[in-house]
Amino acid sequence: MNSRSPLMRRPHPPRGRPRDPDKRLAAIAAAKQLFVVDGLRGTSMDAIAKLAGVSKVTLYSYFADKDALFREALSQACQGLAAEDAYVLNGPGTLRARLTQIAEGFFDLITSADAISLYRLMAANPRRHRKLSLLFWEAGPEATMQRFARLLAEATAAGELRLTDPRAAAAQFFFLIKGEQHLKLLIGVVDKLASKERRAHIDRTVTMFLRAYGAAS
Amino acid sequence: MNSRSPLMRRPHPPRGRPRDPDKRLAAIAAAKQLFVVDGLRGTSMDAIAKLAGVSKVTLYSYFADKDALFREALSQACQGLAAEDAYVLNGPGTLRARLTQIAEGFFDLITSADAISLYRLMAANPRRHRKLSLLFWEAGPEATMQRFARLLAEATAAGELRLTDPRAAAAQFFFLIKGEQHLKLLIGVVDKLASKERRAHIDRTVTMFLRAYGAAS
DNA sequence: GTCTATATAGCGATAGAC
DNA sequence: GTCTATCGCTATATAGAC
Repeated sequence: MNSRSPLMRRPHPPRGRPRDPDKRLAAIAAAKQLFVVDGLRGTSMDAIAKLAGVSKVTLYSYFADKDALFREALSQACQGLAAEDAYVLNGPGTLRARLTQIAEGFFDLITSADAISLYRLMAANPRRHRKLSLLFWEAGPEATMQRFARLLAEATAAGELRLTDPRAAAAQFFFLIKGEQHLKLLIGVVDKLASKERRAHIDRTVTMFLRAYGAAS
Repeated sequence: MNSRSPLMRRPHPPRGRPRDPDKRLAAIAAAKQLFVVDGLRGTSMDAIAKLAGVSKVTLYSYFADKDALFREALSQACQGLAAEDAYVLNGPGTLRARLTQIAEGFFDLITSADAISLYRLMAANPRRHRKLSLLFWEAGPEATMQRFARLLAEATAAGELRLTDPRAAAAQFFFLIKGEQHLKLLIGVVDKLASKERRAHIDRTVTMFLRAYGAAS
């Protein structure tokens, strides 16, 4: 309340030993690694402290409680998703070739071990913090679909495709690509995919999409 | 070691109070109910015993450990999926109307609270027991797709559809229907769906499917 | 002196096994 | 109901950086 309260003091003049930001990063990295494999309940603060090479007290000096660490680690993992942007937007080659290339990018991204682990975690702790779910949704599937929808709109304007709702068509493409393989990985029916299945699946998807929306239809 | 050991005795003459099979069923029902909501780790044996109205000792007399109970409960829940067979196979009306009806059946089944909970559970404990994953896969998605594939084959034979791989087309239909809404429910971005979205989504799916595979194309 | 980090020890609660 | 293990979290004491 009073203007000279210690609580109101500028935080700038730091006295004492400065914090080591590397420890914070190490803690988050360790947490991310463990949470993603063993889940929230399956990961102990002890294990995180040990893996990060810091003491438990240090952990609690940076994060109020386990949930805060969880939130931070998951938030970073979610934002890491959007960074993956391997697929090319517009290039040479037939429409089919370009769609196939994008499909491959989608597919490999979404069936990666990291992405599967994240999906699992998001599915396992749905109501832990809705904000995290939303963050994941927007940084992952939604961002991917939005970008693809713009491509579809361009291709439509260029007369290569016939569609009225690019966003909906992008979603269809996205979920067709996810399809069977992603679900099997997610629930653990299989551990890894055969490259033959991958090719066949991608080809089938592109073929169906073009049959539905291709201008040559 | 000796042939008259009590352990070698024939199990037939049962002494003591006979087991009550109802308690076993009550335990499984309670476990199913709790596991599906709170997950494996989130459910304690105490809570199961309490809900089932049996003592913990009784629980352990029927199931070697928590995992065995989990396995039994999940196995039952998975088999319960296949029983839901609300959608009609062949009826009157246009092909589009029939596909729409089936799509509605798919959609409502897969977005039901029970199904979502099961999906969550299967995603959260992937390598807990691979047999369970396989059971879920075969009783759920695989069975659904197989049945639908037969319908597609019939429609193709009748000249209503043009497709070469009914199983693949069934999978495409299935995952198109799941789509965005199912994922949002699974990760908790939304709690329930707007009926308007449901209709629009189903219509879009059927429309795309017919554009790709309809004979009138 | 003052703050941060580390190590250790322990509390309170809960859960699985029997 | 008992036993034991573990977990989240805290208290205490000490060392080191400014």
